[in-house]
Amino acid sequence: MVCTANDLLGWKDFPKGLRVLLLDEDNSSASEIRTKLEAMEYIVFTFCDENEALTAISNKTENFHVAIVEVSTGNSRGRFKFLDAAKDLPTIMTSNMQCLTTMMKCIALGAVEFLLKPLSDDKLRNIWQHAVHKAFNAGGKNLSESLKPLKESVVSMLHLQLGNGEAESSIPVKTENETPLEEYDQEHSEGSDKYPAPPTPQLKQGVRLVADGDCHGQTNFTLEKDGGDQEGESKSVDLTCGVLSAEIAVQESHDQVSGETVIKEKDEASGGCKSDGHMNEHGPRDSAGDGGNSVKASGIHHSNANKGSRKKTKVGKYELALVDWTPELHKMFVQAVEKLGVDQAVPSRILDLMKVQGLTRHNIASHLQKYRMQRRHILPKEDDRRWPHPRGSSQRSYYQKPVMAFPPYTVPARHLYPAWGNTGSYPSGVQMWGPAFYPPWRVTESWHWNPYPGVHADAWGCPMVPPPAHGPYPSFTQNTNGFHDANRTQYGMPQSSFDLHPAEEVIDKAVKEAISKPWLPLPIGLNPPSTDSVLTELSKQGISTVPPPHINGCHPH
DNA sequence: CTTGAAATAT
DNA sequence: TATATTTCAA
Repeated sequence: MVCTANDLLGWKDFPKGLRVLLLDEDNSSASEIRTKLEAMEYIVFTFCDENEALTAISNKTENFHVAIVEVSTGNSRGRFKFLDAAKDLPTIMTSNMQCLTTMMKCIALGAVEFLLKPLSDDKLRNIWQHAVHKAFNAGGKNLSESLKPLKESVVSMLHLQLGNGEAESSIPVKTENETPLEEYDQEHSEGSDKYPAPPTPQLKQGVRLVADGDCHGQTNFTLEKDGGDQEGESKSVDLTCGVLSAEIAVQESHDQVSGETVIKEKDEASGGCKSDGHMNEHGPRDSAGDGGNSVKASGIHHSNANKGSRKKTKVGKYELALVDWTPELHKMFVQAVEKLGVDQAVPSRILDLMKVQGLTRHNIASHLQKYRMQRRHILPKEDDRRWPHPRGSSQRSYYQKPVMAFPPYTVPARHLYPAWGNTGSYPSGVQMWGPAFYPPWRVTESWHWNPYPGVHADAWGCPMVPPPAHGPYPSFTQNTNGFHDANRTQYGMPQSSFDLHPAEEVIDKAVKEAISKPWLPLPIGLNPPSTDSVLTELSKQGISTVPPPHINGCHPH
């Protein structure tokens, strides 16, 4: 969401009056939930019987904003029916049991969330989000009557929040999937939507664009290509998560003093929208003296993540180019390499292909170096033996050995390109070096390089709430077990050094690979939920026909 | 001038 | 430690 904590402050009692349909056969549970919800000023309508609930919604759907429906082994069939009938109503499923199949069915049938019992205050407090989400997501069309006013009120609230007119045009009530709202905080927004940061020196104010947590795969980077490396000019490029915020600071440089050290760092203050007004302000509006300007584009970090450890390059006397190889950047990089063919992939060409301004050939060379090193580390030793690198001599040809020219898009390449291991700084488990060759149709969605330690992602690459021991999707770990069989066949235990490793590690690798290669067929009908294909697939199979495998403790129904 | 790799810095 | 930048030899 775009809404920052600040935005939400004004909403404090927002959910007040939201009407919640509660369907729970367990009386004590129902009353407990009801009590909690009412304490939060939701209006709760409790039903023990799903037919009553169905009647209620069919009579007047618009009376409810959100539903909480308990599901158990015994009543799942009916609950599915309810879900199906209540498509217009954001429905949260809740249960005592952790059954992946059931969860999936619920979600596939349109449930907005699956919460494990007990429903804590924390879980309940924000259920309004689903109502709002639905309100915006449904766009104009299927928006139920009850949600329209909700939507309007939210819009107006945000409006007020933004206040000072200018930005109002940027409160697009988008019907698109992603962030419904975006806040542009820039003075001249004539720059198209696509290019947030026209690097005119005139900009005295930063351009900030707040994006929500998930990185939609935009790749519009617009960074000024500096006119050349002039001394005294400092530049940093920091492309992060979604592209999105750019900050241009104009610093005055009186004269090109030799040792000038221009260091710019992101303000340490984390908290979302805080603006680091200070020093950049003084700069005169005029563009005249743009002696040293720095362009910085950075995504908004998740509030917890930045502790002001912004990378600052210390400065020599030359440009300082800070490149943060974000997922998007890296993706572009890989795509470029892929396009060129590995043997043709030299920094200059990659640079051309990437068309990311602000990147230098050096940056790419460096990244390429790392990329190759990783690959090489991974490549089966055979290859090394067959194409030993001539040490002193032609270093250039080393990487052009046939394996690099591997035919694109062939699955067998799989084992050759495992994940670029997670490193300490990126614990999320999804960072990887993409294979140089993989089906491009999946590229965009399967790329997850999560530079933010605080943000976790699950095996499917969906952002996931960090650790709560019993989060909404508790079964994922079990789930990964499902990969093993499939991997054992496909994984094929290459000629690598894995042989000697204990099975555990092998399995670990396999799991990682399965996780990091979502485009490959997964065994149990699991596909990234992020794609519709999953849902359709599920609905094709799981719903009307038969639920997939059995996960322990799971009742088929 | 470009590249790859090593050295170095953060 | 890992990654990004800088230096350097070819």
